[in-house]
Amino acid sequence: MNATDMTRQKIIDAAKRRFAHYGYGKTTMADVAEDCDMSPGNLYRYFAGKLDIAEEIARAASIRTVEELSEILLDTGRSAAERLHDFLFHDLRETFHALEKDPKLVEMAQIITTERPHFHDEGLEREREVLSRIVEYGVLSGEFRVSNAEYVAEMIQAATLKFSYPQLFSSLALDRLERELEGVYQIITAGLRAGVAGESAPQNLVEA
Amino acid sequence: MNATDMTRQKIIDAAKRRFAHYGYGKTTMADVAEDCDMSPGNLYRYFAGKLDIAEEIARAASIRTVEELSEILLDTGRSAAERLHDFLFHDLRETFHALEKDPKLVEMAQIITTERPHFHDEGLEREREVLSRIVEYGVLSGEFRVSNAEYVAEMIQAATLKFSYPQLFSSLALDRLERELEGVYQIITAGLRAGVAGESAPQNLVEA
DNA sequence: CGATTGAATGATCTGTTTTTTATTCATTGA
DNA sequence: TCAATGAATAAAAAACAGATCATTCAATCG
Repeated sequence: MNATDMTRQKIIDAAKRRFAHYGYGKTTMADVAEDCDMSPGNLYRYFAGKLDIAEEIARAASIRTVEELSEILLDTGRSAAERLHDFLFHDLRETFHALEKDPKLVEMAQIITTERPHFHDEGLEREREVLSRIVEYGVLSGEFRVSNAEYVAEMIQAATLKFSYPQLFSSLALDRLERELEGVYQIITAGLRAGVAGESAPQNLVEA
Repeated sequence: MNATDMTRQKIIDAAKRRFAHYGYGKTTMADVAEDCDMSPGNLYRYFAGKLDIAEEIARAASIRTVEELSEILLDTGRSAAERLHDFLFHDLRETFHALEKDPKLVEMAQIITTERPHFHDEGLEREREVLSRIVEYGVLSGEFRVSNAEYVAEMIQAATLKFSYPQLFSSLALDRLERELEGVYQIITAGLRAGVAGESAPQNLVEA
């Protein structure tokens, strides 16, 4: 890690402490610069802007989450269905606990999601890679009958979207969310075991 | 319908035209009163307030949607799986087209959802009743192996939430949404055919 | 001479004032 | 005497002025 990288990391660390404590809006570039013993103008040699610093922090958190999710793939003692369960519940519990532990960082992540749409897509894609490998493992082990793991992973993400968005469940208790996720998980798992076709055009069954 | 009901309907009709054209915020109670040939104060003999008029309009639209969805139950020529497909796609297409045809009424409905949380829960419950009967029909016909139709209907709603919230898909094209919904529908249907347990406590599989 | 500063600039935010509007109610009319 | 009015009142929204802050860059420093 060269001097530039070290300075960038120093800025990220300072900004993260400020964002976590005061929130994104209440933190100024002057605050962050002061914490780093540099002038506000100098921050712009290392980052394009304030949003870019926040995006970097959010992306690191997203990557760490996916690294944790990836560990599910290493547990040889668990079936594909159990791994899928571990994945979905870990995702839910992590998001829920983040809301309790670092509400201001969650708020910052939501600002980035709104201002930088591609950031969110990237995060979904990272998680989908892990999900896809869980589904592939299920196909290999004979548990799931699926012809396109990547596509099915995308469908699972669409079906469990409710449990990934803090703003969609902030008014619900964790045990209620877990009950709902368990029910959705049961249907998904039963469907994967029974066999799901690959991607196909939507059937215009309505027009008769 | 007595005189009071007729006056209420007149107010609703006038307000709806205004809300559809100018939006909820840009419409004043004075505007609506004028359209009804009455004074602003008189509106309060028929409705508690402006939000209540808007809630009534949104509720009527929700009821009409559910009435349309209920017609799916009458088509004796279609299987339970086909009816479920009809239900989910009708819901998506209606929501999507409402965004195009009456964006300001959709915006009004979103204001009501925010200001009157119970309104949204009522709407979900109405749709769930239809969904539940479709699932029951599937159980009766032998297509679905489900022990608690009401519970499964709730899970299907959770799994398809993405396709009911305009703000969650307004940036996506209808054909892309239909492709995703088709995929989620295939997994759900396969799961229901294969058999889904009833409501149970979430398994703490993670803690090992 | 390249790295850094910190004031200048343009954009955004905040607090105050003004205007508008939802709601109420004393008065009037049918 | 009850239904309705429309001005009054309270609340909310909009406009405005000043303050704040993200970002830029001419000048300075190491």
